[in-house]
Amino acid sequence: MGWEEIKAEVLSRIRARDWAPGATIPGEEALAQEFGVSRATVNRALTELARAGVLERKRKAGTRVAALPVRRATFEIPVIRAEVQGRGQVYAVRLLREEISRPPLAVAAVLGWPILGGEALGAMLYLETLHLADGAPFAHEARWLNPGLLPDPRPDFATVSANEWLVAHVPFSTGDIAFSAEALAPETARAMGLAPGTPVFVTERCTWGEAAPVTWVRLTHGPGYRLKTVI
Amino acid sequence: MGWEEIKAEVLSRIRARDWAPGATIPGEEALAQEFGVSRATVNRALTELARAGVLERKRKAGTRVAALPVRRATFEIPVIRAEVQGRGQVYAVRLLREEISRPPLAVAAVLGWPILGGEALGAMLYLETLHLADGAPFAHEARWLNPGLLPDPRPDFATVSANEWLVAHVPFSTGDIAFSAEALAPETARAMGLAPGTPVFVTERCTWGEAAPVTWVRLTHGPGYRLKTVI
DNA sequence: TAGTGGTCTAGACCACCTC
DNA sequence: AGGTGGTCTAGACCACTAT
Repeated sequence: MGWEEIKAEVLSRIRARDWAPGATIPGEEALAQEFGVSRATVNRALTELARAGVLERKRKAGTRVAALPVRRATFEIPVIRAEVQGRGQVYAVRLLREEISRPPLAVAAVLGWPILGGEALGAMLYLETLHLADGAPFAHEARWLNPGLLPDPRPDFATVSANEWLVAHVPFSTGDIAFSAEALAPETARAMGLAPGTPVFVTERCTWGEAAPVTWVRLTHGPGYRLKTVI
Repeated sequence: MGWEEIKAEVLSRIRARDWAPGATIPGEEALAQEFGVSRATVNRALTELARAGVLERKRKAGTRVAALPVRRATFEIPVIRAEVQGRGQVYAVRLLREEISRPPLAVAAVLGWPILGGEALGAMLYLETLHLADGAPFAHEARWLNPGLLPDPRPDFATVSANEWLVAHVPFSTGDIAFSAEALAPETARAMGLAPGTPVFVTERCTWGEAAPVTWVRLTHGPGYRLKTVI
């Protein structure tokens, strides 16, 4: 019995309602004896199931089957170029705008950028980019970037997208991400060559490096875009 | 040094570009010696980072820093009642429609429901539900359900939402999920009391139990809905 | 305070893959 | 063919927390 078999067996018992939602299952020691493996192996299996939201574990209280199984799913956040090329399409970027200015208050606030008297205290780099797949607009990107992270002179974002420059040079930052459906704003509509008001899938991401804010980015995906994953 | 400290140290070296994207890092044995821990501890840390997409590991080839760091994020799929109550609102369900009929071909196909001559071979249970938060429409649910999984007589879905009955009685199924932005269809608009064409956030989910298909469900969320998570 | 899960060790064998 | 990560063991100590 490997840990994956044990995981499968535990899942099977839950599905068979041998162990009902909310019920406490036997301790690691007991299961190790029953399955004839070491406690570490049982622990590996149960830890995995707890991470998936199937079990809830607490010291001393034991392990119980989650009563309201809030399922967790994982999705990937690809670099846009890789996403387009993964569909077998030709990728291109077009830089629409690049300027240094003060970020809107909303952006400064979520990034933790200094604010004084209702206004952002310093300037950031604003980039507006259109990502193309086979020449057609694939996504529109509006980005505020901490200029302190950039080398001098700064990279040529007309040839390397900020997206890609960042993952290569400010890797593995933390952050949060939100998805929503919105009506396409007139300006973005013009840039994408679509009708204003078209329903679009929007991704907003906010990232921080080890100490400083890195970037705020808003991606507007073309119509028909679907974010898929496996549960 | 615990495995979390080692994980942090490895991440830190990657951020400092001691180990650049695409480069191979030292083997587990070497790191274990350097940090003065056992190989199992190093393994735990590196396995974790590989799962997060930061490292790529292959036997014999070694461990390398991901060149194009496709980040992974996890989100939760809550039971709607819990989601509404979590916002401090009062939850209610209204069953709009309940009937036994043949599912559309598209639904049968993705579920793996038997099809003969361009038509689904058996009937499923169709449920249409409106979820309310503080009396206002929160989400519209259209669901096809495998009737073979239900007890006889079947549960009263006017009082217990199918959503919740399923997680309690057909737990921990596998499946896939997709998100998109769409224009609100006229029928759904009427049910939700919204204008047709409004951009809405749509979730489509398809789930299977151990052997049989369980359910196909399409959730239309009200305007302003955001799906958030942490990277 | 006692019982449970969380982590660590030192060693071992194995599966896989690149060389 | 040999080196690497993947897994397992038997034992140990620790951290947390329910009682």
